[in-house]
Amino acid sequence: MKLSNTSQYAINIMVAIAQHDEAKLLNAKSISEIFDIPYKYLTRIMPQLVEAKFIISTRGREGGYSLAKEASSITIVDILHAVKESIHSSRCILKDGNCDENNKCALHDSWKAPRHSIKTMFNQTTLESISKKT
Amino acid sequence: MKLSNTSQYAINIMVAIAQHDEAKLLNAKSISEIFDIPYKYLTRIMPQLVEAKFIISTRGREGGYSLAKEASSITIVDILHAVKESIHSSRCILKDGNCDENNKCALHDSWKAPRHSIKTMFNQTTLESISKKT
DNA sequence: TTATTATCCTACATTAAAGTAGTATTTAAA
DNA sequence: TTTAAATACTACTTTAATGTAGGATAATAA
Repeated sequence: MKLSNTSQYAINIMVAIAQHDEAKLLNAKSISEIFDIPYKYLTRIMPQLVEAKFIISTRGREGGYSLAKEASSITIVDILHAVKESIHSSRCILKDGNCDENNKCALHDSWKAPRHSIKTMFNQTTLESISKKT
Repeated sequence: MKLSNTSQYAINIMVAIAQHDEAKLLNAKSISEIFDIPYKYLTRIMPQLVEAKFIISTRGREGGYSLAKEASSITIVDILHAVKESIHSSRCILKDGNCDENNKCALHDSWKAPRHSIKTMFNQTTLESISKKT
């Protein structure tokens, strides 16, 4: 019951960029050091976030990353999709997907409430809300 | 966001044994066929459920498995522990465990409600409740 | 005794996620 | 125009979970 390392990295990366001084770019090396994410692994996650249009990359000297749009317009589920985490929000916790009202898995009914809670949180939580510094 | 195959197998196995006619034993081969669980893999999960004292194994001809105690006294979380699924129910969804009120991960507050919902379900759902045939 | 069934042990194979490495490409400062 | 800083691309390695295989041992009904 956890998110993949990649998904966890992606969320932390987005938060770091959102919190970073807008006037400057945040580069991969810094992000790698802040969260102790292997640098080479990080540089394979970054293009996925660029591709998803959450961030803009600037190459070359003084380059780095900045948000491509308002933090309030990016949700957790958006980030998870960008790194292809399979949320299975509509699926059940047992079996692999072929579980419906007519053919219920053992936990079908029990899982409804937790699933809804998770889904709601991922859908409604924005990058802005988790990036606010206290 | 899913349970390991092993955990899913374990839950299904327990349900099958709970639903089975008490007068007869249910053997490993049958369980393997019902759920399409690889037989050799299954025979490595069964001793864990015996060890946890959820089921009793009977060797020899006509042997098999039966419940060792009331289905109402076995919860989902018990089963997950028996197969060593790490629930992390007290832990957060980001980072690995070292997240507390003083040192919050980005999703610390957001994850509280879903975590509670999951934990409650796992703790309160009994084998009896998910084994009832309609 | 024989057949059946579980248990136990060891070793190996497969798969997907995670991590590592080298190099190419881009860009702007110097 | 050179060079350093940075991202992007491709291939390989490692790791843990899962699955496969074979056989040895124990228990029990018939």
